[in-house]
Amino acid sequence: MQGYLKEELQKVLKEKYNLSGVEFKVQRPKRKEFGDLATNVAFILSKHLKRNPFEIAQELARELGKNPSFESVEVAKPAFINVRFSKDYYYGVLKDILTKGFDYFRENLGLGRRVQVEYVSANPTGPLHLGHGRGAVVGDVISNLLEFYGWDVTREYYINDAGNQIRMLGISILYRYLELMLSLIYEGAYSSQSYLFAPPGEATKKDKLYARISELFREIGEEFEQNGYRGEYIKELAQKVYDLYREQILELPKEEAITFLSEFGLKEMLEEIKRDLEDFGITFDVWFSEKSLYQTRYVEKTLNYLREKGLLYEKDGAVWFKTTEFGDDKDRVVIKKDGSYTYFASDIAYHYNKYLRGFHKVIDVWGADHHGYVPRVKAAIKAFGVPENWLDVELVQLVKLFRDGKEVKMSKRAGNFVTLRELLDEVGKDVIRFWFITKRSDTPLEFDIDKAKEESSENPVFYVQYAHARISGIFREVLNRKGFDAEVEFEFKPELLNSETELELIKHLATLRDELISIAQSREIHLLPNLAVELVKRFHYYYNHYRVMVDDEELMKARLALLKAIRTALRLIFHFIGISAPERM
RNA sequence: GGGGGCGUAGCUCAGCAGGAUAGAGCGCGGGGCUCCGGACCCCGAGGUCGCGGGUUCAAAUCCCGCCGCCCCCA
Repeated sequence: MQGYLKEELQKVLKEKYNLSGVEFKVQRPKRKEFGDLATNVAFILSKHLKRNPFEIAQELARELGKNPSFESVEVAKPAFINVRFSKDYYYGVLKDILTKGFDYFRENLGLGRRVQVEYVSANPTGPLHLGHGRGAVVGDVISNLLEFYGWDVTREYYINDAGNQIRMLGISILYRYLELMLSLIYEGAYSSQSYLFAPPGEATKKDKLYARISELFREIGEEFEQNGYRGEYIKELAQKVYDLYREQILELPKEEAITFLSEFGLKEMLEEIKRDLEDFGITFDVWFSEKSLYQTRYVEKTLNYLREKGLLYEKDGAVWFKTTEFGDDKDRVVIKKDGSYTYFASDIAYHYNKYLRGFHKVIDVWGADHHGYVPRVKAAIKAFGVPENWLDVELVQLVKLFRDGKEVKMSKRAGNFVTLRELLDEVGKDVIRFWFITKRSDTPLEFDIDKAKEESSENPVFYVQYAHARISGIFREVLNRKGFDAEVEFEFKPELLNSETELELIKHLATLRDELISIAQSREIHLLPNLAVELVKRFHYYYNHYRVMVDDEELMKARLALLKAIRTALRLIFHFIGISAPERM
């Protein structure tokens, strides 16, 4: 309805003042005496026209008042124009929702254009933690919205499988594997005849194993101590390696063993990450490997392209990219002194690749600790001649976890972080998804596990889901008692809903359409939970004050229609947030 | 040192492309179906919008400075 009013106003501005493209605001007033929608357009015009805003408001109101969709158009105090829509307009809204369902709320903002949303992209060297989980929800919810509003969305996960950290994963697994082997030997494994017997003058098989373990410990021990991954999951991986390959790993040369275990660990971790995300309601269209950028020589090609444009130079034995020419505060290294590429190099190549894949827009959801990285990547994009706003970066701040009123400190290196999986098992998908987007994503989130769990009945997630279950329950009851099936399409007389409360509810649904569109445009997804709570509050109020199952069958049908419309809106919001819409609780 | 963010009710947070009497949930105090799901509803208390300036018809909202906390870079 905001869109409708804006269009009507623009028409009037064009006809009466020959103005177009004037930016003004149409919003729902805080107090309902001020009508359904209010606009500040007269204030804005007073600057353009250099006239008293109040007079302008009166002129505009007179024009708008001619339109039958408006019941009244009034001018208030300084120069607000307050508009009230007619009942028929609202009854039309209700009918629309019943016949069109989700489509009533739809608007083709994307025009079928392709957009890529890249999110999570966590290093596959460990399980997902809460910060990843938050990024996952943010990316997923944004994708849901864009998809609904007419964009062709590709959800993508960028796998950092090329750097040194993958080798470190292999070393870490090897280290734990060696520990495991050692303890097995101490516990008496490898004590059978074949291991203890040896021809005179030769070491036993067991001794050889022991010697090899010691040797490898010496070779990788220091590296592990310095940079190894310490989490329990590494030990689990080592156990898995042992279960599959027994002592065979020891027979490989050191580097081969590390490579083998790196790849093994990578594959296992990716599978685990994929599982966790699926249980979190998240799937990706593309899992994009960083390594593949090297294998297809994409990094090389990208750098050549930049070199031809004269944007690379050598200094101190390294190769630099003149990002300062595109707004960065200093140039950046793309090839280090030792000849290896920097992460930045592959990131440029990756974004160049995204561009060549033909996305109209790209949204990267990153951890906020990468925010210093944004100007660099944006600079690279400009160097490719891509418009700057082609790439949007959504920064997602940390999640602080509280248990028993105390913060649970997390460190990935020390391995004492809480994984997404643990939280998922403890409080469930819906609760996490809902809470993770209740706060603007660029500010840190405090997640109180006790509140999320113990007070589940006082939890807003359950509050909104309860409303959905309640409506469904009523429908079941109506079918039982009255033999009327509200789940199928039915005729009703909207004009029977003429109480203040009922009209307000329909208005609210019409407003909701505007607000959802605005959220999709601004990507302010943290407002979605609010919207759900607000709608549900009105529903519960209505339910407590009006009976649905009344003897007057026509009235009952009209009220059922209203509940059904509310349920449709709820389902849509739940769909965006990615939580379930339970039929019963 | 440079950059970014945050500071609104006891707690967690909305509101901030300026707009009318600053909102929600939780918590707290009081109340509400013999009847469609009480995981609900109603009423109430609770705020110098961190502090100080500026911009203007109008500032929680924009600008400047300061204080406090967090993050990134060097």
